[in-house]
Amino acid sequence: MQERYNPVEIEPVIQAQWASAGAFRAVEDATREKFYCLCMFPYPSGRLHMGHVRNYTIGDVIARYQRMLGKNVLQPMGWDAFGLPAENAAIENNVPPARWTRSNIDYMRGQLQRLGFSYDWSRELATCDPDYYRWEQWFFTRLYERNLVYRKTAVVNWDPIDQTVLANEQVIDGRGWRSGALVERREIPQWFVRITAYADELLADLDKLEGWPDAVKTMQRNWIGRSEGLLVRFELADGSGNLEVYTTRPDTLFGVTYMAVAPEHPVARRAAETHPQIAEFLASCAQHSTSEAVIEKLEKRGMPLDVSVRHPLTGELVPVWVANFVLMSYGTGAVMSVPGHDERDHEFARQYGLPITQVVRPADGSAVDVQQVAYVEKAVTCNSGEFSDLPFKAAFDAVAARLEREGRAERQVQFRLRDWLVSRQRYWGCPIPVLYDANGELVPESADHLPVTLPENIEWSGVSSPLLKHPDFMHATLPDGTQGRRETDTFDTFFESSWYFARFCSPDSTTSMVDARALYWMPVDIYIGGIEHAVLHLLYARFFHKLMRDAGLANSDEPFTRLLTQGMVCKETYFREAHNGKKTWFNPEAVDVVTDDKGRVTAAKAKSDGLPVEIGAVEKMSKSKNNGIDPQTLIDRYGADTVRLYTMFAAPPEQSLEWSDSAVEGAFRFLRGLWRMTYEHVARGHAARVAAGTLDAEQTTLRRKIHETISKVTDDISRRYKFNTAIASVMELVNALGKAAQTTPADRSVMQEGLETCTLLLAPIVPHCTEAMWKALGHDSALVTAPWPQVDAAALVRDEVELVVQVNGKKRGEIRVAADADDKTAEAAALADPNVARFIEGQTVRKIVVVRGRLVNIVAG
RNA sequence: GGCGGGGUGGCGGAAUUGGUAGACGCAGUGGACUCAAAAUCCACCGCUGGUAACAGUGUGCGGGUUCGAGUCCCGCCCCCGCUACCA
Repeated sequence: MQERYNPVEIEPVIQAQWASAGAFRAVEDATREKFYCLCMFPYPSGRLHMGHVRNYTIGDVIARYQRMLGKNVLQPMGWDAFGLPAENAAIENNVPPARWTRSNIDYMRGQLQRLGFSYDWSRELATCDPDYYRWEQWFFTRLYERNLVYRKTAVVNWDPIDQTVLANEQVIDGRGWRSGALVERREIPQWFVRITAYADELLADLDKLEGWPDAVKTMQRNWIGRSEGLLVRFELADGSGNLEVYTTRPDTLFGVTYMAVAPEHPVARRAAETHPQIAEFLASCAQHSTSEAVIEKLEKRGMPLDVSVRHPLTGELVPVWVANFVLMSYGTGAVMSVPGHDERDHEFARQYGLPITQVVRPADGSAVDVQQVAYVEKAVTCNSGEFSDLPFKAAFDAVAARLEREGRAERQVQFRLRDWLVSRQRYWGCPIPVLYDANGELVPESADHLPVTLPENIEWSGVSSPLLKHPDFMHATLPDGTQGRRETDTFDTFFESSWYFARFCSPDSTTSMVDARALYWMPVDIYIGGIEHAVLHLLYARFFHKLMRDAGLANSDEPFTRLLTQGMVCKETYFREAHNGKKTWFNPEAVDVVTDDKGRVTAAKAKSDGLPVEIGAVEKMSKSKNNGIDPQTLIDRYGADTVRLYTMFAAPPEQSLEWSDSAVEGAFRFLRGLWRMTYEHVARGHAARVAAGTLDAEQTTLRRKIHETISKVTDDISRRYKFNTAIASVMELVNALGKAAQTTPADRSVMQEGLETCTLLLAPIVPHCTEAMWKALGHDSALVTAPWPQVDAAALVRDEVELVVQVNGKKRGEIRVAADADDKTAEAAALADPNVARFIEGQTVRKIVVVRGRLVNIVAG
């Protein structure tokens, strides 16, 4: 062991030892308890950022801890390798997406290895490899057979310059993010997966997920958005059929004063054929994007359609309007409007002078004025003929029963969740394995023609998908031998990330999507990643797992038993604001802060020119705020262990973490101190094991601290996932060890036990330096295979305990009593304390509360 | 608007079942060592008063329950995240 702690030198050596021993190779073994630990795999953007480091450190600590418990641990790593940034890089740097992606993967793999994560690299996969995506193509064709995928036209954001569909996030202020062109709403054919067929199960099974945070389960519940209502048919007055609406408030049916349909609704379209102003209105609605952020700010606008329907209960004629706030994609695309009891309908009615009537009143008889503001409570009906004076539920049931009897309505459960749109008009993705024959009829690719390989040597010209100009790809022979055209859409990248966790179990299988090994490893025991995936990725993955289960590829209902969502990594921001309001952001590394004599930050200056910069908020590290800290710089300076230690110490995993460079320095100082303490101990020569019954009082106290620390750290890591307090308690132990005398052999034996304990407890967090220390402490076998330390219950026993003495709830003294002292003894000792006596002097002691092992509270007055 | 999570020293955070508020770390202050600096070590470190012992006060604000409240209950303020014309 070297005297000096030199992580940059020792860490690669230890990593090489792990690699040559195959220490993290996961092999199926039915006789051992398995533990599948998984972190959300990264997009290979180029370099690891601090969020990755935090995510993967948390996962690695858990995996290494489980390994020390003796479990058979699988911790794999791979690459979510398809996606848009590769296409952008291709356009900007004229490098093919495949090459850009693979070189990023190579660099980032090196970074992960440098951080010492205990991955089974033999299972590495990248979703852009045909060996991977061929199986999702195969699965897609199976889903097609089972009628779980379909093609349908859908309204999308269309960029007329880039000739592509845009995701909602790519529409900024109604314009394409790259072209700047006004985005249009277009209806083009898209591929959907029928996730709504599983809506009930996806909702119900959330209750089984005891290991998931409530916040995530609630978000998914809201996203699935189950509601119970009534599908009602209003007869069109011209006799041309019915207008169907969905309502959750049949109790307000008598308050309907108009109907509203979406601009895309057939009734609106038909009216537009004969009314030019309506056609114009529909065209203007088509101009804005479908982005919710845009819709929100939109003024409610509409137009009468010169169409009426007959009210199913009163028989009165009700006018039909087209309105921009009605969504074609929810329910039937038409609503019955009850302005007295719905805020949107109220706003619209006031704007266009439509009548507002009250049909619900508060149960307590108080008055409301629905002309002024909509009364939306589910209360008691009124002005509703025979359905008046009924509470909500009774009114709902009575109206529903009547309309069902007359064949005008059915009860219906609606979901907010819509079918999953999986097609993208993009190049860098998995080709959708479908062909079209000479007549344009759809033919799924046959299984023996898979994979449909994405051509990787492509020329970029313009922005649209190069597949459209790739004759070899486009032209294909159909299974019946005729010539046809290949689908040029690719899958949404969420498609690949919805099943990679299963593929990790048998990544080399060439004959099936997953094999029997997946039945051994699945489900994932703990899944760690950002909360930003609470809905989309985690919902799609749950869905996909159920699809695989129903195809006989999984035998569990849910893929992730436990979910740990880690918080963001944040850093303060610095900027200068120009006269025109434009802000220039300064990286924290390029700024010096000025503090007063109490250490408070008072100002900041740019290193470049020494002039002041403004101090902004502490925000998530991002390119736009230029407040990112590159992990690689810190790894190069302090080593992987320090970066890992600080990341785990600065905050509990679920909270956001505020990056502090000086606190990183503190983490390094701690490791250096522990290293030095170990070096000095070892330099004094061999230390015997602790012999029971030979320790003096001080040694006994120190040894008790050792075992209390084992107990605390075990609980923190295994049950609470609170690594920060686990590290804090090891720091306390190290501080205590550092103060202990080293004169007798017994002193040295307690020190030996203490240092071994620190080494074992810190092994999952800082695996490199502890591995070296473990060897120095006299162990031949590797620390990665060492078992987790056991608490010696005998060492925890105390003869005496310290009690706090309170008078009327305020602390007035401390006493020591025998650990087994009864309440009377504790009371007597408390009353004997001089400071306590001072506070009860001249007063009557009314009551004494004794909490064993904690405190004595004397109530006096 | 809806849902979820928060508000504790100069800062990150701790207090796990209602029982010593501020563990651990960072920053800061004073001192030792040094020609000097760095590093290291020692001491102090919520606020007010006091040389100190100690006392008063203190966990966003106002009430309440309790022998005892950061923790439980009622009312309010503020911040963050997600979501949002979902009929």
